[in-house]
Amino acid sequence: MQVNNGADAAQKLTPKGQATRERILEHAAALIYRKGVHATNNELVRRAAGVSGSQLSHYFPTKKSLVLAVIDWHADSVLGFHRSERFASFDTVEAFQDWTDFYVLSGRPFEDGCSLGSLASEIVKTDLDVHDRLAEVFAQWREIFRVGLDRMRQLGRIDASADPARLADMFLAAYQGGMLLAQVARDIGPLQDALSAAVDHLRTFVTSDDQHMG
Amino acid sequence: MQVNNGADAAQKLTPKGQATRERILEHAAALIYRKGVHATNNELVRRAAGVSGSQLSHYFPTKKSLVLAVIDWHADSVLGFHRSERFASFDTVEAFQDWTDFYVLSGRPFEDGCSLGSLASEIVKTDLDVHDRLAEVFAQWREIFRVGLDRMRQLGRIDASADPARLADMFLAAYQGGMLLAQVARDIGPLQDALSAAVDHLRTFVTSDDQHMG
DNA sequence: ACGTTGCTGGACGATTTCGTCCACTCGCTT
DNA sequence: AAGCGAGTGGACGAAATCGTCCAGCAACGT
Repeated sequence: MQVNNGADAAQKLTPKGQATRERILEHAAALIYRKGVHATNNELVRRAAGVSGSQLSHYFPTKKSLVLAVIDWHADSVLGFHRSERFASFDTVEAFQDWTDFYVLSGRPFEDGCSLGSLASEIVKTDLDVHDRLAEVFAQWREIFRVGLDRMRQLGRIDASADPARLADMFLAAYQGGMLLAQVARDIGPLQDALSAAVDHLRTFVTSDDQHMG
Repeated sequence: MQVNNGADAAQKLTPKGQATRERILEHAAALIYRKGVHATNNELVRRAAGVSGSQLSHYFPTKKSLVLAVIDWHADSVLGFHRSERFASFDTVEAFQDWTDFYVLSGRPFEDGCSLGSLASEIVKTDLDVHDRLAEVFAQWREIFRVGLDRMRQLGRIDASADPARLADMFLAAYQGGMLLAQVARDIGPLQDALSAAVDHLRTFVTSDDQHMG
């Protein structure tokens, strides 16, 4: 289910080498998330991870391979987070409410945007090889929402007229767009508005049997 | 109302120089929209606009000044489009419906994303001077929606419980997020879903007096 | 007609950044 | 203990890109 990239290359590494590779990856992911892709040069990664220049070439022959690995790293993180028991498979309105609350209430994650969305926006126009990978990750993300919403509908928690696929895209778009606006405005307000409006819209489909306010 | 940048520098230019400056600007805007900021080097701009290297430095001393001017160029375009009579100040549901239809029905504008959103995502993390300019543009954009929605509420076209500011953020976020998802998926579906869901949500506030389906 | 101001052109230097190369060290196996 | 492979280190070369410099050209006013 995970994207599983770079495992082939990591198989023939000793524990020490694998640890070094992982260390590079973590620091690179943090730097790219913080400063963007093309503002993160190999010297920054080198200093942050405490490795020398040749090791980057050793574990990640080109910068593209590093970026690709970072995408998978963030993808696993984001998808894992959304698949955690915390949100109960997104099959209740409360789960979506908890999800939005998480981003709104947790201090400052909006300053750097979405780890995947920001990255996607930055490189979508340049590297076409990365395109398919990103598309797959977003498709999986959307599928998490869609499956949950579809289950809600099958269980009669929301009206049959609700379109799970459409609502899933709405949530994902509200989140991505809200993150962008919040990032630009340096204010979480737009994200909060977008997400709460999305949840409000979901509530309009809640069947009267199942209605209890959050 | 317009952002009005670079006008100071343009004032002491002859018509010929001003034409050259405008030509550079147009081609740079198109290139940046198509290929992104940091994939658009001055040689590409030079060849596209048919000017020599020194003219870029003449009219735009640094790349940042060029990007700044391009932002204003796109900002004027986007804000002007939304302020056109076409959408009647966004004070009817049909106006919002027409707005979404425009993006969904017009062939392929989603492939390169939103001219402002993509640009914002790419440089928000790098150049801090650009930050404020972008924030102002998005605030104006949001304000167009908010004023229209507020007017709708005052006219009783939508319920008093509707929050214009929140709905405005929702529309903008749905558009930006939908554009990003459509761009990554190379499919307009996500944008269509997000925008139609946003309009659907707006419809839930329509008062019974004013209800006529689109 | 002539000079000043603005416009144009190509070439150059400086900087950044990526990726490679060779030499050295560490740990494990024989 | 010796050898081999993996891991490590720093330095180097190559490429791209930005911005500057100086010289020639055009246009306008006096």
